[in-house]
Amino acid sequence: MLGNPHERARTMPAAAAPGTTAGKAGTSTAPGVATGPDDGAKGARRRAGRPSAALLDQAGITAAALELIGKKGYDGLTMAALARQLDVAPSALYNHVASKRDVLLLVEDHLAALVDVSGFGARPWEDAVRTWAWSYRDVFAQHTPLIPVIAVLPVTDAPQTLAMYETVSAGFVAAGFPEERIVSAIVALESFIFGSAYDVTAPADIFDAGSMAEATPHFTAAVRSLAARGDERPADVAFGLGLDALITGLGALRG
Amino acid sequence: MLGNPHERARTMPAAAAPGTTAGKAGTSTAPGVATGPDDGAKGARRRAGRPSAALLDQAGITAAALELIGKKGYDGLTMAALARQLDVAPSALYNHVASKRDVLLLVEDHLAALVDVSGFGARPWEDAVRTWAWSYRDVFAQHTPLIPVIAVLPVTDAPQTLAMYETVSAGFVAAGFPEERIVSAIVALESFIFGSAYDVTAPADIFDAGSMAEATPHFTAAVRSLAARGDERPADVAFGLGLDALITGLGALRG
DNA sequence: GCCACTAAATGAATGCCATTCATTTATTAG
DNA sequence: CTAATAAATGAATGGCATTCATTTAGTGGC
Repeated sequence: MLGNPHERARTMPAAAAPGTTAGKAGTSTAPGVATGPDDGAKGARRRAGRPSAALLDQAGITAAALELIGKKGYDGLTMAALARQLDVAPSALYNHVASKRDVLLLVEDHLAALVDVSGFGARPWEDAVRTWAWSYRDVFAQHTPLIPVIAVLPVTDAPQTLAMYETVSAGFVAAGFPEERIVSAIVALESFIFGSAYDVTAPADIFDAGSMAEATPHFTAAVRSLAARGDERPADVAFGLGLDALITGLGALRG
Repeated sequence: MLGNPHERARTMPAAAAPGTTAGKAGTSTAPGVATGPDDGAKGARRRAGRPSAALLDQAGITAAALELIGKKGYDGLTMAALARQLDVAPSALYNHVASKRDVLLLVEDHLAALVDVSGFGARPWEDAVRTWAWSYRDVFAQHTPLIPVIAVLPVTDAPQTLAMYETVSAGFVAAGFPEERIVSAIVALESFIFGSAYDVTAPADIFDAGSMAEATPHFTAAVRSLAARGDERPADVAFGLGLDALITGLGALRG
């Protein structure tokens, strides 16, 4: 699927089903999701009032959002569409989430659990970082609209994300990083990862200067000579280049 | 995708700098004195039909958008608000711009001209890159909502942005970079810059694990020990760290 | 076993948004 | 002189997130 040499990043350690953390115990069967094909069911008017068994919970909402995103992209993720997917009135969603942003948050935290941190504590630091970074980028390249959300997201609100940070931090400690540099190093890597995720989604001809080409000879030549060696995806080349530089440079901070 | 009935909007006589012509309401004197009977900011009804002197152009729209963004942020940048700022009906904007995205594009390209590329051709490569990167980050940290737009923006549509790339490319050539690595190196730097721009906007307590702190000892300790040395802004520390690593690592690619 | 309270659903607004269209008026090209 | 075009208005249009009143079902306290 991917041209880069880190496809193992794709094999997830634990495809944690959404909802393992949903605060509601009680009901043994999670509503909405695991009950097989629940789609369709059109026109089946449900009368107003509380149903005997809850139709919604955060896990189901997360799963439905992911399915919708996969099918229609983030433009298709509207509260109305989400409600429709769950065969529910739009206003019902607001009994379980405060806003659409909350939905995005649930999705984000679910995705964080898919990032491969298995290298930390098992393989050399450089190796673990490389695996983590590629997998992190690959996951969020499919979900760039979440990046503005993550970037300002208090980790308190995202337990899986926080768990990822803990594992990565532990790996940095074990590798000999001084404590007060760890967060900065992770943030630097993460910034690069988020920016690179956008890069993946860019159209191939983004750097085609078109009619202005004569006015920009150096740039145009550079673009052409990159395109000339069309083996690897440009976004992957740039990511690999930058990641190597960061790993080498940041690795030098170890005590 | 843009060759369409709105093509005229893109081939407008692109006046020099924004603000030189149709600025915001009240300061604009270009259309002559015929401000008419009710000149007041509110309810100043202009009768339908083409006015003798054009009220709008892309430069004026750009300037008004920037002022609005400065005053109300990107949430306040709506086509209606923009029209109001320019004392014009919302639909009038669409004679000069095909969509709101076009407005963001105009703003982006205006900002690209503010990025400091003066080091290239004047100072050592490392030095020039550092100046460029810090200034690039600082400009877009104030305008993070543009980042998703830039990231997929064909450079053809953004002459100032293209000009920036040309200067930077020339600097890389002069520094001895092999041609086919230049775009990748720039993209890597840019990805880091965009990601870091988001980081600037993050709330200070973003990494406060709150009640989950005991469950994440390594991460919590790292966050605390960073906060302990509270001299420099965390976002700046991380950016400086990553930038140094990238400059060193990428610089090694020179022939 | 009753009753108040709360939880979870519906369905009908609300207000904001970008965008479109018919129309009017002015300028410009042939 | 006239047809085409450019640039404005003002009135839709449809979609959007969100809120609110209402209905119904479970729950905890007595």
